[in-house]
Amino acid sequence: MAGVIKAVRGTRDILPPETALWQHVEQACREIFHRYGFHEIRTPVFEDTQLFARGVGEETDIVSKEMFTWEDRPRAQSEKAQSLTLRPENTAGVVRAYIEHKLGETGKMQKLYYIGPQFRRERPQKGRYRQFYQIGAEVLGPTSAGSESPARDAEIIAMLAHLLREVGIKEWTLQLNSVGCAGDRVRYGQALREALAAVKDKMCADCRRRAETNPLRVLDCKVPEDQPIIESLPKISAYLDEPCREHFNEVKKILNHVGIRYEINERMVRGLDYYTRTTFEFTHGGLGAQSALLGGGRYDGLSEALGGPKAPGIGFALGLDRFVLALQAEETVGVPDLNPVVYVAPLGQGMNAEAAVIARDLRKKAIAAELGDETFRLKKSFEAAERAGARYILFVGENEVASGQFGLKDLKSGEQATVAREQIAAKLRG
RNA sequence: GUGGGUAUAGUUCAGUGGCAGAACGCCAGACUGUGGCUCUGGAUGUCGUGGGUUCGACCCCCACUACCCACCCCA
Repeated sequence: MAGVIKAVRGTRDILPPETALWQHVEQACREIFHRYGFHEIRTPVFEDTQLFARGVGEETDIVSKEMFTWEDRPRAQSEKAQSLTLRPENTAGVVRAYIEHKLGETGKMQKLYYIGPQFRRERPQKGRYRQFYQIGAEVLGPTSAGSESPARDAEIIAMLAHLLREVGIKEWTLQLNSVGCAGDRVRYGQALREALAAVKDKMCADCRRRAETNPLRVLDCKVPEDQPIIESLPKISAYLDEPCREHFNEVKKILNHVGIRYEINERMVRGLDYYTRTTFEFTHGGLGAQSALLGGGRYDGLSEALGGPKAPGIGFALGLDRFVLALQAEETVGVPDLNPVVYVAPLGQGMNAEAAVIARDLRKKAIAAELGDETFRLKKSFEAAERAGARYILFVGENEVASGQFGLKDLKSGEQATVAREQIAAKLRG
């Protein structure tokens, strides 16, 4: 076939039966979020490019080289074209909406969650796509509403542990860190740079480069020979100011009390500029190199950076694509059964019409029924029922219609029954 | 953006410089009222795309594209 059109690079179709797993995760999230007081927000898939430049950070990899950006057509000749971007993440959009609708004026703390596609122009890989799906939640509000409290950090993390258990993912690790406030990070970056100047020549090529461009990234290096050197570098914890240190201690104290296991990872560096204080990441072993299942942290200055009021916040995003991969790796997951309960088999000439009525009645009674096409061959009916994945087969033939008694067979146990028309639904439920 | 690997039937994969293959699946029949067995027959396809070498290329060479793995980065 000439000129077949295929899904573009990094995008994919998610087909049944895998979509059942996606629904399973989405439903579990909605259910758990609701219990923790979160409500859904839906923001646009594209935004003004400036939102991400200012929110996520001009210098981040995401903004500097991974965004799908284009120029809109100018509304008038005198106007400049607006630069638009497919959202590479959703936190900036949520905070934009918070500011735009003056949600802070309610005085309440906002607890919002979202589910939707995000877009980054990266090289595709296992667990990484150009259109990928995130589920995330954000808590933000005026300081007076308590949004800055370490209790919120711990609550979010506890909710995630709860969620993972509910969904069926057991093999996870929680990494925790505090990156302090903006001032702390500048001082720490400076200290790192100075410390690296003395030792970077002994390190790998990547690290020598990072020492100049982004010293925090050196901490992420996995080269074995570099590990002793990295261990000897200054630690972020030594550069936190007193309020940040206090805040972090409180988060840890609550987590300990609630019984959530975590590892402090002072080398965990997150690539979005808006993070302050608490940052965390849940990882999973079954994901290959892209082991981060979900990640998040506090962003106390984001609202102000976007021209809004002071509105401390904390949130996370989980990668739905990776969640499903992890779920598949865990094996023990109960996938919802989407198969029809019964296959309605028209048997003999002119039975389609009769079968259609019976199938409709069953469906009205909330029974998932698959309707077959009339055939004379019993074997074909069985094969079709099997293929449809049905548990039962119901025969609709001349004899049945005449007598009002229908043959019903359990394909799993082989058990057979003759059932009056009105009793079919009840029998199938029982 | 960089490196490595892969691309043959619906699927999983063999294969050889000279007629395109297996298994499973699919379709039909034996076989029109309780199957799942068996037997018989059938179709599987621009061998990823475009060039080149050659009498001849699915095979060798080049380019491209896509996918996979890893780096980078992130969810």
